[in-house]
Amino acid sequence: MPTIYDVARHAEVSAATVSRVLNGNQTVDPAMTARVLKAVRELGYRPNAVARNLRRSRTTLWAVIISDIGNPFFTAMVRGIEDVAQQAGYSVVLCNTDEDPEKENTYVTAALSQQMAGVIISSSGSAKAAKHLMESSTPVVAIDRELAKGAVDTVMVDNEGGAYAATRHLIDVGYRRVACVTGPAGVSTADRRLRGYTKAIETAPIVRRADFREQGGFDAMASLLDDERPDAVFVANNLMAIGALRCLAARDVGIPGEMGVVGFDDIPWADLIRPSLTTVAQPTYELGRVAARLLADRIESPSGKPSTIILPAEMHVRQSSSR
Amino acid sequence: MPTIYDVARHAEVSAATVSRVLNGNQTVDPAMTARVLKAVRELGYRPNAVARNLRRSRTTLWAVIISDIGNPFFTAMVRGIEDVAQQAGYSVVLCNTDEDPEKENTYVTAALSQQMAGVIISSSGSAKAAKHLMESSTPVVAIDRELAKGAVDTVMVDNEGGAYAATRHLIDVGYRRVACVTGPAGVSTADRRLRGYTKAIETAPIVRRADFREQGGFDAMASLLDDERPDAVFVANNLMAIGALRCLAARDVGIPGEMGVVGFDDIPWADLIRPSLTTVAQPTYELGRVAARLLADRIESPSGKPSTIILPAEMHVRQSSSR
DNA sequence: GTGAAAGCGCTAACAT
DNA sequence: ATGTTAGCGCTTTCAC
Repeated sequence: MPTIYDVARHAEVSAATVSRVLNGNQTVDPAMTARVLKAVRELGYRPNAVARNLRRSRTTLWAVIISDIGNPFFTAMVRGIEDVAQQAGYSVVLCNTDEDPEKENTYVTAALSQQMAGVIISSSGSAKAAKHLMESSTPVVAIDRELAKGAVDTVMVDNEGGAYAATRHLIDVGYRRVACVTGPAGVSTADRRLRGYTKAIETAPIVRRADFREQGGFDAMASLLDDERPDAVFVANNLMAIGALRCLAARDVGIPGEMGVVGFDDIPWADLIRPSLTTVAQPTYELGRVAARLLADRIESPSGKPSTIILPAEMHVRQSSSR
Repeated sequence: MPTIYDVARHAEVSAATVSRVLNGNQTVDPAMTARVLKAVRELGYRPNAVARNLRRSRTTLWAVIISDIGNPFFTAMVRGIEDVAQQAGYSVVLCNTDEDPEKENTYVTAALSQQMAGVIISSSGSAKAAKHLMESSTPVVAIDRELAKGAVDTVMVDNEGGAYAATRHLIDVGYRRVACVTGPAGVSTADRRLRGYTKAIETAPIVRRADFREQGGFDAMASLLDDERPDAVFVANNLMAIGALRCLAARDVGIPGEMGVVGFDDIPWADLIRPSLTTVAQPTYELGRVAARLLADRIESPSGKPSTIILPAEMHVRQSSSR
């Protein structure tokens, strides 16, 4: 790999001049500029970003750390982040933790050691990772899930309100025993959605905790059918809702007749599934955009009180909950 | 941020010793080791990976460049890559090009300047990007889509065979006018699947080219209905198949009665959709694993002839094609 | 076993 | 407008 000195020698100028031409931040004689660019082309020179980053002690990379790349919710979010990032001159690298706190910690450490310009994280709950992030001076935005309450910029949807609306909806259309399948304790979305359900329910709550994944939803639904047989269920994320549907199909439980179902997070093709799934939809793409803007702002002005932005969720009533 | 010299001073040793302790590649006196680790803890020292990478002129990061993060096919593939990468001591950063050759080129350039240890790419067709990759000495593996025929390690499925089987299947169950919706010319999967279709078809081919995305599939299906009205269609990827289904639903065309449908690439929840979708399924996760192994091997021994691995595809016959 | 010193490739003062 | 020079933080000879 040729270095900037090879280019300088080849163009018969100093390395500083090559640097100036390539970074375009100072005026350079047109003739020299041409010589330099010619040398760059001829040698196939590509600047070493590692050296540049070391020298400048900053990068133009954002780390986006999400917990499940298989969940369409996160991928839509990432699109929103990417679009804003690109506009602001940053590139996005994605890190998938697979809901594994240890992997999360690994990626956070990597992002910090790599001197990333900023981090957007939807935490799967690693306390270590959170601590490292808080101690570092690297700008951080929590997205979807809270990191350390109020300590960093945060964007999320109105989880409690959405869950409340979903549960009320089931009760209003006539279901009597409404259960809830939520996510792991300690993950803020799981806890808030559970709270929304609890507030809405008038009878004794029927609750299962699972892992926000499809198999978890399947198992939780099976357990509900075996033990407490509700007549409707509010499932606190999209993948678990799929799992629940699959379980109900396997056991020949009629939807919405024998069991009403509402999910949280839309799923792509929710309308193609039969019966189509009623969901609490989130402005996923927008969530990403807002987080990215917060991060860009925070990088510009690192001091200042962190803000928390709550976006509204919206019920999409479809067949699975209409009695 | 404390540097290695701060730690050295605090522990009253030299920076070299701190480095040795932290990298554990040489024997250091236990007492000193303890002093160093204590200092590290007390200062909250985190090594600067940028400086380390510059000095070593290598990293432990892989760039995985895919063309559509919203496509479950790619995300499953990434899982396979990640699992192998982690085992081999590498971290994976994902770059999403959104089928945009320009973005692809940007990410390739970034990966090379960042001195990434290796690149796994499913190209959206940027010739520039391909050229940069070939000219660099960075190890590259092409996954799913060919990059530069035979010039780099490549893993893909038997696209032609899968497409042939899908088309034959439609003919065998009794459809007479079988059309094909494939992807952009120049993208290897699109071209190979089209060839498989052409080989299987006995009548005049009826073909549409779209962009491998949902809206593209919708539009292509609409165009087919308007102009040539086939009685069955082979759609060359999952998202376009979804689009086609949605178009058929919108126009009240009965599946499989009035129109048989087979897709390429499985979709999650293909079985929940009504009618369920017949697909040519790929060993997606395995595709990722194999690519990752090839990359790890190539990094160990950069010379040697590149290999091409073809994995089999498998028909999953469901309702959408049973007459 | 440990320390001194050089240098990875680049940019940004500073000097001219 | 251009060149000289120092140094970003780390690892790795090379001496001892």
